[in-house]
Formats: sequence, C-alpha cells, structure tokens
Amino acid sequence: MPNKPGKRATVHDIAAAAGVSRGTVSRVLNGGYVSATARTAIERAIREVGYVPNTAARNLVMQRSQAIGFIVLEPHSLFLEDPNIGGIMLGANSTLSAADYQMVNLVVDSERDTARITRYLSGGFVDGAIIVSARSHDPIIQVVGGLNLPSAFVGHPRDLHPDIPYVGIDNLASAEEITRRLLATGRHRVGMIAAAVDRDSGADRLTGFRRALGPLFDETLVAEVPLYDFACGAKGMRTLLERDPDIDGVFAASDAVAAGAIEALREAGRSVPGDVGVVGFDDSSWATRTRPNLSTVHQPADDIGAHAADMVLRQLGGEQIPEQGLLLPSPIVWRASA
Amino acid sequence: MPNKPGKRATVHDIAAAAGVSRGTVSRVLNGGYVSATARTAIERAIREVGYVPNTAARNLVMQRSQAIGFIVLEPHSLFLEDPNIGGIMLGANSTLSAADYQMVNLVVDSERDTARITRYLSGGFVDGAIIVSARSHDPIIQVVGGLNLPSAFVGHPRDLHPDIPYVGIDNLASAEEITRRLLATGRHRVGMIAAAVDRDSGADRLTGFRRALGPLFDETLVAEVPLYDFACGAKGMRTLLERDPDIDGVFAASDAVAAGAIEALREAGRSVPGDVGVVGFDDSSWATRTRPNLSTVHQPADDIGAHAADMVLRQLGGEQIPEQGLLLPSPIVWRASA
DNA sequence: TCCTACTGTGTGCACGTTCACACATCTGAC
DNA sequence: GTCAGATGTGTGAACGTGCACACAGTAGGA
Repeated sequence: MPNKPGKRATVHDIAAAAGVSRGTVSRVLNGGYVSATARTAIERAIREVGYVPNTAARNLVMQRSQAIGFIVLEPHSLFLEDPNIGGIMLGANSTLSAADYQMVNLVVDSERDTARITRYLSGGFVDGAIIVSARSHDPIIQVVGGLNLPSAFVGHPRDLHPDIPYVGIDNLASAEEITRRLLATGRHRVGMIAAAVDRDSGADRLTGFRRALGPLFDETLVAEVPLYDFACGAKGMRTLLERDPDIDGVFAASDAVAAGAIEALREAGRSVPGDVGVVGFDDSSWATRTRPNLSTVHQPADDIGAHAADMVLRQLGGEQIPEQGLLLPSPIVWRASA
Repeated sequence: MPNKPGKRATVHDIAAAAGVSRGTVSRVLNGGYVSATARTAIERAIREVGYVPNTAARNLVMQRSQAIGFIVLEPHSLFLEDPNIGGIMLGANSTLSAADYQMVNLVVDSERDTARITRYLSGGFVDGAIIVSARSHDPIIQVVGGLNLPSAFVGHPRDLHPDIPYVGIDNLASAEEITRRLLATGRHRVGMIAAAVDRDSGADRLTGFRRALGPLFDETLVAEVPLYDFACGAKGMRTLLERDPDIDGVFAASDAVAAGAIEALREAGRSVPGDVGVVGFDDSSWATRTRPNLSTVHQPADDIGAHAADMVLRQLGGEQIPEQGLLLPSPIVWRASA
C-alpha cells in the first residue's frame, strides 16, 4: 500500500532512504552522471516507496504546464454529431499521453470567445495547442500566428500562417477521385449534394467534383445544403430529383448526407445502386449502417489526431517543422452503394 | 499585447506596479482585508499587465492539481460508438471548467490497466475522478473505495462502495415503463432484443422488460446479443422472427439495436409500426435517423455528466454528500415506430 | 490611561523540484 | 609530480504562490 492518505513521498524521502542527496536522485530521474551503486539504491527506494514526482513542482521550475490544449471550434451539438472529431481526439490523446502530456479539452461554442481563448493560450496553461475546425478567416488563425505557441491545425484553411503546420486529408483530390470512380460505373447524369460550402472541406469537395466532371459539369445538378447531416442529405436529394428525374449518380458530401439521400431515393421509389449510384465521404459509422453499405472515402481520423499531436510535440522538442503541412492518404472504400 | 514571449508577470510585478507588497496582492486575489485604495490600484495593475496567476505555483503550494480525471472503462472503439459518452463528457467538462478545473481524459482499453489507473489516481495528478462504464465486480470499484479520492460513478454497479456516490438513470423502471407503453398499443406477442446483459444497464433493461410482462413473460421471446449495436440488433431480430413469426412488438435494448431490428424487419417484409411495433432506448441520434423515427427513452447524457462533476466538486468543497446516488428522470419520447 | 478588538499591511517560510556550481576522486599523459 | 579531463556527488538558489505571523494604526469602552 504505497498510498498514505496524508503524505506523498518526495525526492528528500527517497534520498534519505537511499543514503544520497536530492541532486543525485534528480539525476537518476532526469539523466546525468550517477554511479551504478547509487543508481540501484535509488531505484529500489523509488519502487519501495512508490514515489511519483510532483508535477506541480516540476512544472513550476521547468516553466511549463505539460498540457496541450485541444481546441474545437464547433458548437457542442456539432461536436457530438461530427463522426471525425471523436477519432481525432482519441488519436491525439494517446500520442500525447504516451509523451506524458495532458490533453485539455476546450470546446468553443461561440465565435466570439476568441478573447477567452487568447487569454488561455497565452496564459501559460498549455504548452501547445491542437486546433480543430478552424475556417478560413477565422480570427483564431491570426491569434495563434501572433502567439509563439507550438501548435498544429487539423484541416487547412486557405489563409493559414506559413509557419503553422497543419494536418488533414486532400479533400479536393479525394472528391475528384471518387467522382471519377462513380462515373466509371457508367453513369451519365451525376449530381452532387454539396454541404457546408462555407467550410474548407465542403468547398474543396465541391471543387473536386467539378474537376472530375470537367466540361460535363452542370450547375443545376448541384444541390447546396448547409450541414453535413442526414436531414440535409434527404432534402438535397429531393431537390436533385426534382431538377432532373433522370439522375443516375450522386456524390454526397458526407456519409450522413449520403444516408439521407438514400432514404429520399427509397421514398421516391428509386433503387440503390440499380437506378442511382450513391457515394459518400468520411467512412464513418454511417457507411455500414445504410443499406446498401456506402462506397466512400476513408478518413483516417485517428492518424490525423496522432500526427497533429506529434507535430506539436516535435516543436516542443525544439525541432523546426520543415514541411508546412501534411496530407494523409484517404483511400477509397468501395462497397455496394455504387 | 500583454504577451511577451519570454516573461510572464508575477505577483511581484504587480505589487511593484501598485506600490504594495506581494501579500496584499495575494489578498485581493484570494480574499482578506484590503483597503479600497490598495484594491483599486492592484486591480488596475492586474488589468494593465494582463496578469494571470501561475497555476503550477499555486498548485504546488495548495497541494492540489486542479484537475479531475474522466475515466472511461471502454475500448476505444466502443468509446466512439457509444452515443452517451460524448454527451456525458461535454456536460462534465462544462461544469468543471466553470469551476476552473481541468478535465483529464483517460480511456482505459484493457481491464488489466487497473494498476496504472491506481498509480495515476493516487499519484496526485488529479484531485478527483469521474468514472464511467464500470461494471459490477470491476476492480476499479475497490480501488477507488480504498483511495480517499473525491469521486463519482456514472451508472450504478451493484457492489458500489456505500460512500461513493453515483449518478445515472433508472434503467429498470424506464424499461418497464416503455414496455408497458408498447403493450398498451394492443400488441400481444412482444419480444426483446437484450444486449450487453453482462453490464448493469443491460441487465436492468432486461429485468424491467420481464417485470412489465409479468406472467405473460416468455423466455423464447428474448434474444440476447453481446453489444448495443446495429449489427447485433439485426441479428437479434432475425432470431426472434425465426422463433415466432407472429411477433408484433419488440423492445430493443438501445436505439442502435432498434435500428438494426427495423432493418431486419424490412428485409423480412414486415412494416413498422404496422406489423411490428419497435421501441428503443437512449434517444440518441439513431432515433431520428430511422424510418419511422423511434419511440424511445430519453437519456439526459449532458445532465448526467454535469451532475457527476458537481458531486465531485461538492466533495472537494468539503461537503459530505448525503444521498448515496442520484437517478435522473429519463422521460419517454414517443415517436412513430410504435 | 490602558486594554481589547478590528482593520490593514509587510515579511518569512514552505511547497518539491531542477539546475548551476563547487567540490571530490580517479585515470592517464607529459 | 603536476595538470587535464572524465566521472561522480552535495549544496544553494530559484521557480511563483499562499499562509501564518508580526506589526501598525484606529476606535471604543472601562
């Protein structure tokens, strides 16, 4: 039972137990010249007493907090809906905790909280930050650029400061590729349900779709909806069917949107993939919930989080990140919906 | 620009700026006798310099970490799937951060990590803990009971230490109630897809179902499946249809299970709610994704998290929690699936 | 006048750690 | 035999804060 309610062992205690001074104990903990005999005696004492260094004391003298902020710029409700954020969080968390860093969550609901974040970021509460869901022209980008805080963005807003690294996937190329795959199945009237085009991911997916179609691109076959969700997907699909009943292929901006589209198609008496081929994006849990299962773009959320954490950690280690950003591979997963 | 890269203002700086001593500054920060003139001068200095107290130094002298552990005893994959954990986390996080506490996430994948958690909990890294998803006979229960750490459980395993408070919902009563509602729609052959009966929530929901049926209870109309998920729901439904093709009502242990059941019913050519009435549990995002939308039990995840955090906070404030546990209301949401 | 109570302020110490420095010992080379 | 370099160890100072204590001034009552 190493746990005595009132007191915790300190370096002094184990120094006394091992018959050495505090300095030597500190050296076996942090590296330095220590004799073999002293080292073993100290290690034994540490084990016996169950000593764990006091984080607060260490942080105080080292002038750091050993914490990384995980800042999500989304309303609470979207935070829960988004199939990727959870994975990104988990990926970042395991990388961070392996390096003995704590992850501090900060969900920012209102855009006007920028002042509060700034104070938090510059207040020494965190040694670094991972910022998720920032959009182009988000004031947070300027703030983080001005601060000298090791940080990484998940996703890549256009106007990112050149010194701040980002990690994400190539939404544009992936959208283009999956649209091509859809066209290759012999479809002739292919439309898109574009969601959240005010966000970089949404805009990129639309641009990718446009590129894949090239001269065949037809403005009327794009239905824009505000959110990446089921209801918007159903609404978007109804709009497309209205505009062109002969539509035979749909690229949905996310799996949730695709699920909504499939529902609307079923209601309209169309079969999937018989009458209409549908592809999604994200490879979230939606993809295997729909019937038929979705053909989609796999988004490696876990890896994205891990890499973002790694980038922050490397900067903390004094390293200058050479590449400006990192785009992880996002392979196409071809299932039955197209 | 209060942010000078190298240096941060300390109590000394603002004491000098205001023409008083450190002690007086500390008193305006933490309460005590301070003259009006001194107070205004100090407050002005604090504002001008943008002073924020150093957390590490404060924690060191106060002998605390100002952090609360949020411990989830689930594999990573289940953590993402579970529709409630995200909400609980968010609820706990906002209550905690309002009280200036940090939330430290700890997802424990393997059950054998108990030693690591014990070390963490007793190591002074956290001042308290919120523990989610513990099951009866989980060793963590004994550990936390032995430690003298302010904590709260989400859910209520049978063998909980009497001093440790819990917060959750009454799975048994709610299951009983929604089954009664289902029976009241005129169904005569009502079955259940029971999931995760090795967990307290799963076992309670089954017991509630049994109670509602009373003497009508028929063992053959219960299909047990391992997980609260879509695939298990579909499988469970097929089993039930096989055992009794005349089944006309189903209580699914969760919304995901219900969604799977609806899918299986559709494949078998049954209409919902025409041929078979289906009810779920959780009121998660699944509930409005299925067609028809699910009648289900609303689980107030956000409130659960907030209350758990509050319980820990109150213990930290020296309060002895009088009630042993708290069961939050979980109202029935009646939609179209039954 | 003296004692007590209250308000207000400054100072020293402690919290547990790391780091720089001083000091000690041992080796080998000139 | 001395000097240089490597290896090993102890000590003091500092990190920034809160708290206990000492002290000063004021007011009121006996």
